[in-house]
Amino acid sequence: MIELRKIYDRLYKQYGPQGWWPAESKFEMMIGAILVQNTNWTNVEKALANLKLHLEPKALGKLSNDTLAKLIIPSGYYNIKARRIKSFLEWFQTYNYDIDKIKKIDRNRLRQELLNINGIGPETADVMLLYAFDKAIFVVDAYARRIFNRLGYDMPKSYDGFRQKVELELPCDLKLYNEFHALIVEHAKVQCRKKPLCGTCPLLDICAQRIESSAKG
DNA sequence: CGCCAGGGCCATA
DNA sequence: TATGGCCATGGC
Repeated sequence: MIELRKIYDRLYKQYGPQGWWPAESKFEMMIGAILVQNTNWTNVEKALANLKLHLEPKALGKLSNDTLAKLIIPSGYYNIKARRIKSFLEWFQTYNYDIDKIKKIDRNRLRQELLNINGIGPETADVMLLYAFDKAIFVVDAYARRIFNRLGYDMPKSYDGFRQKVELELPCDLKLYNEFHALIVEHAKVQCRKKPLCGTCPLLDICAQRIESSAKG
């Protein structure tokens, strides 16, 4: 049993509504999701700025892999990511770049389609499902793993195991999952990386409570 | 100078 | 199924 609701409420009270994903369009969101793989967001912003004039499916598709790669250099792994973007575009094109049409697909089936695209793994698929296709899903990123493990929960190591354990205890609410992931990322930005919990951590009382209850039991 | 950031693929055992 | 190497930039 994870006190997910409490964790969410603490983060929400501390940081307020995040209104994610930071992008001006769903398409930009999805490109950003690929660019941010294992990369600092500020680097992604530089790459997106370079893509400014090409930030629509057809325009991006016209660029050669090499040209695209050069534009996204600041995001790192630029050769790989250029290929991944092209792979994604190829899939997107089969739906005529129609987001609303894709939204009609069942969540798990759409997830599997995204996972079949080379370069899109579980986390990238899930942020796209959540922030572009309005599917309620919990995104398991490095920050989520760190937070839950630091609070002392015994979480599954596998991506889907972790995700399903969380989803089992939360209502299927799009807005909730949308804010939750954003809040976890926001929290990670300000919290101390090396210490488990700092003095001003909004999750401090939850941690203390868990220590107390485990001492009793 | 080294470490890390909102991963994922592939080869290997 | 589970590690390990690889991809690469910019900030600190």
